[in-house]
Amino acid sequence: MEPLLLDRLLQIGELFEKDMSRAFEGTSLSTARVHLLWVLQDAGPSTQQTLARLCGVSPRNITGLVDALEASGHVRRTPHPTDRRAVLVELTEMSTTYMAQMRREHSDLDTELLDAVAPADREAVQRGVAAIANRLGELVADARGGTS
Amino acid sequence: MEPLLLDRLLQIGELFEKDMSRAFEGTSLSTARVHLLWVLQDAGPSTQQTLARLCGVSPRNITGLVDALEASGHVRRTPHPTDRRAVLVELTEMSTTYMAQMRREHSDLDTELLDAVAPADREAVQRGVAAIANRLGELVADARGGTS
DNA sequence: TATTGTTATACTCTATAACTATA
DNA sequence: TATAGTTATAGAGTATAACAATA
Repeated sequence: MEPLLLDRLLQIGELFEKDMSRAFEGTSLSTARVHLLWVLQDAGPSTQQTLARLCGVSPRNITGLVDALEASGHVRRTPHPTDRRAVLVELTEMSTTYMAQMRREHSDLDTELLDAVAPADREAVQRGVAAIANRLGELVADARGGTS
Repeated sequence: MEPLLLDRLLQIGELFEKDMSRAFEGTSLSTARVHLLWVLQDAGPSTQQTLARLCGVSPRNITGLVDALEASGHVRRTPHPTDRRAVLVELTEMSTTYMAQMRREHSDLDTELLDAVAPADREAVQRGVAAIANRLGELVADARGGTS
């Protein structure tokens, strides 16, 4: 019996996690920390409150992640120019380079995965996966809305 | 600019995680614990060593998960019939019922997601996603093999 | 001597609540 | 009074290493 589409998608999620954990082991990085770097690369220098919102975690958690990333030289805390309560977190030069490399690898992986799909199926897969992501997003939002 | 296929797949993984966390909040369950229940449902009564292998975590970790699931009445430890060092972990009746229900919901979700895909694209999506899962599995295995 | 499970210890990610400094 | 960030505390998931009982 064939595995369900859902099982394939769950399997893909697990493989991504495994791949990332493996890639970061032996370094000071982790998926949570790299996620923060990724957000910083998109958003530019940000307050920790902003990062908490963008990452979907508590402000306290951001303190810990930034502490670790600052200790390893990946980010820098600088004073906020107008609000003396706040700090701006920004990527260091090292991290900027590192994240550019990561974006390249990300793009390469996308190409590699698309290459695994039969050429005649590629457009359908892109449409279909986008449709699945949207539907799933609606379901999760509905469940959340219905509960609260 | 359109999101990459890879980004859609990562997004789907995050949505699954969010959905499961939400489903289990307020209960004694978690994704790690339910994963163990799922494995037990497939494998039947098993030693903790076996569960550690099947879940891909350390034996010590299984001790903790089984402790929690035993306390909440989801699993039972019984003596191994021939090896007095080992225990067999098995689902309770409550858990068996619960997991059957979960399997039904799993199947319903599969149907729902497939329904989100245009009928003409469905076969291509099933083939394509399977191909992507396989390719990704190879890549992760290669990386692991190349490292060790 | 090898294996099963547990105790001991530690680290990361996560959360809430109380507190300090500022707005 | 409200906001930004930190300290304090807690819990889950994960790991390795040392140890007991048994094979």
